[in-house]
Amino acid sequence: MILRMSTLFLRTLRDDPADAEVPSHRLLVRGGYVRRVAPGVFTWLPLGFLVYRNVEAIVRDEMDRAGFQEVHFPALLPREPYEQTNRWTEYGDTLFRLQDRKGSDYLLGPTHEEMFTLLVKGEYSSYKDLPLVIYQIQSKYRDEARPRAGILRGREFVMKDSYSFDIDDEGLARSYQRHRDAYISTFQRLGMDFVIVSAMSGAMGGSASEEFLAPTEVGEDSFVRCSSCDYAANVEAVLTPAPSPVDPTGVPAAHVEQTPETPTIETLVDLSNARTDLARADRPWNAGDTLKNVVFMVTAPDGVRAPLAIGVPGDREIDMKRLEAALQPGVAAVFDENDFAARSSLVKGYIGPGALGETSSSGIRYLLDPRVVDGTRWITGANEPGRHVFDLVAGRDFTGDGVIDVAEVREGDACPECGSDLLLARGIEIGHIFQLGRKYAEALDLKVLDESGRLVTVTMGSYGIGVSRAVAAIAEQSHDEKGLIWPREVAPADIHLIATGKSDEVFGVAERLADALSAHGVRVLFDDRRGVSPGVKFNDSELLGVPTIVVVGKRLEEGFVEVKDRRSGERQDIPVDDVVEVIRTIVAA
RNA sequence: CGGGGCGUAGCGUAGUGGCUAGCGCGCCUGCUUUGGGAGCAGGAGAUCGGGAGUUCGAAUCUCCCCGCCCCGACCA
Repeated sequence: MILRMSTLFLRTLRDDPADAEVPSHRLLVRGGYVRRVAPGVFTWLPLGFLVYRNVEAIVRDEMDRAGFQEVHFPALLPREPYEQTNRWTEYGDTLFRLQDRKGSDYLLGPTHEEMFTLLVKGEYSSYKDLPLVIYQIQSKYRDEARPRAGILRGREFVMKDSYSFDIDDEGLARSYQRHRDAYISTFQRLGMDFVIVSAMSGAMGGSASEEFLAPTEVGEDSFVRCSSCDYAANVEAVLTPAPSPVDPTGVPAAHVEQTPETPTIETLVDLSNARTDLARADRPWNAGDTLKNVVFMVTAPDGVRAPLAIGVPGDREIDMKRLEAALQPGVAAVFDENDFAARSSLVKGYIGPGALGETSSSGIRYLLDPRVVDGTRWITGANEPGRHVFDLVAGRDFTGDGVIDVAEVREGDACPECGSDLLLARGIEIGHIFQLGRKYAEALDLKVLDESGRLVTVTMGSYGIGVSRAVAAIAEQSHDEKGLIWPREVAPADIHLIATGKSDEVFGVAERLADALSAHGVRVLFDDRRGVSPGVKFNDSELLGVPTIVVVGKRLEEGFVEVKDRRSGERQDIPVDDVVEVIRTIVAA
C-alpha cells in the first residue's frame, strides 16, 4: 500500500482549532484525521478512517477468535421493544427519538440489549442451543447533555457490543470470563495502557461488572488502585472498610451545648476549640470529629419522592456520583428551601440524629457512613438553631436505619482488600463487561426448555468496547508536543517516507523504495510532494504520528537514507541498499 | 438545566457608531528557493451566526432566536 501525499485527501492545520481542548481532539483535527459535522458528530477522513478500521479489525479479530459470532442490527429501531423494558421512558432525553411519516415512534439505538434478546428469542428455544455469544459493531446514538472532547464523547459513536446467553449462572460466569480474556488481548494489541476496575452495573441492572479504563488526566471516570495489592475500582464502586467497634466506656453522657452561629462544620470546629469548657484535653477537635447530616430528596423511577438523610464524618463530602450509583435507579437532589420549609423538624445547619430515622418523629430514613461504627463519639446537630450535641455515641445514643457508602473517596484511604493506601486517578472508559442476569430475558420473555423439559429464563451478559472512543483514547495516551504517535498496529501506515530536495534523483530513489517496501507488504505513507519545503514535511510527519519516518534527502549523495523512530526520536543512517531489509525488520518487530 | 466564555474567509484572528472589513496561515498564477512550517510579485475567497429594531450611517448599540467551547448537573 502506498498513500501519496501529493494526492491524499488531507489538509493539516498549522494552528490548533479554537474549539479543541484535550490533546486527542486537537491533534486528530490538526492532523486531518477527523472533522466535526455537528456537536458530538464527526467525519472520518482518509487517514482517520484507516486508523479507525485498524482498531475495528483488531476488536473484530479478538471477538472471532473467542468464538463469538458477528451480526448487524439496524441503528434505526422501533419503539415497542424499548417500551417493553421501560427504557423508552427510563433513558429519558438521552434517547434520540424520531417519527416516520405515519407518526410511528422510532429511536436511534443507544445500545441493543432488547434487539439481541428478541433475536435470540425468535430463533432459539432449547438449552441445547446455549451457550451463545453474538456481537455487532455498530453506530450508537445518545443525545448527550454535553458532548465533549471530540470523539472521546460523541453523540454518535461506534461500539462493539456483545451479549451472552446462558442457561445458568455458571455458564454466565464462563461467558463473562471469555470476554474478560478477549478484552485483555484486544487492548494489549491496541497498544493501550489500561486497568480493570470493579464497577457498578449502572442503569443496565445486573450484578458482576468491571470496567476497562485507559488512565489519562482527561478521563471522565475516577478510579482508585491500591498501592500494594491489585485492588482497583471505579470510585462509584469503592467499598469503605468499616473500622472495628470502639468501647465507649468512659465517654461522658451526651450533652447539648450552645453553639451560636455555627451552621457549618468549619465554624463548629473553631468554636469547639475556642471554648475551654468544650475543648478536648488530648488534641484539638477537627472536622472528622463531627457528624454531618445531609438530607436529599430521592425520586424513584415511578415518580415517588421521599427524603433521605445521610450521616458522614464532617471532613468528608458526599460524592454525588457515588450516591447516584448507590440509589440507582432512583435520583437524588439536595434538599432545597421548599423541602426544608415543608419539614419544620429539620433545622438547616443543625440537623442531628435525634430528628432522623424511620422510627423518629420525622420518619425520615437515616443511613450512616460505614465509619460511624458503634462506640464512635461525635459532635452533631441538636435540631435547634445554635445548638449542637457533644459526646453522642453511635450505638449508645443513636442508630441509623442502615449503612450507605457514598462519602467521597480520597487518595490515601484504606484499601478494602489489604488496608494499604489507595491511589486516585482518572481514566477513559474503553470497555465494560457485566453480568446482566435475567432482567432483559424476563422483560422480553426469553425462555428455553431445559433438560427436564421445563421453561427456564435465560441469563445474559452484556459487553461493550467503545471502538471510536478507543481511537481517541489511544491518541490521548500516545502523543507528544509535536503530534500523535500511533502504535504500529493501529497506525495509518507503517512508515512515513519523505522525499526532500530538488533533485529528480531523490524522488526517483524514494519512488523505488516505496515500491519495494509496498511489495513486501509494508504500508507506506509517501510524501512525494514537490516544491514543499523540508520543514513542512518534517513537521507533518511528526504531527501525523506514523511510527517510523524514513527520509530520502540530503544524505543520499553519500548513499544514506535516514530512518527515524517517531516515539524515541532516535535516527540512524542506513545505506540505500540495506533500507528495505532494515525497515522490514523494524516493521516486523 | 445552572454558571462562565464566545460566534468576522477553509483555519487562527484584529476591528466598541463613520471611507471599499484588516492581518497571518492555507488556496490560485508566475519567478526564485529546497534539511525544520521559504522569498518576491500578482490574485481568488466574508449574506461579519440569523431575524427584528434604533440611527443619516451598524460587524460595532438594543431585543429575540440559533450555535459553539469550558465548568457543574446528567450520562455505557
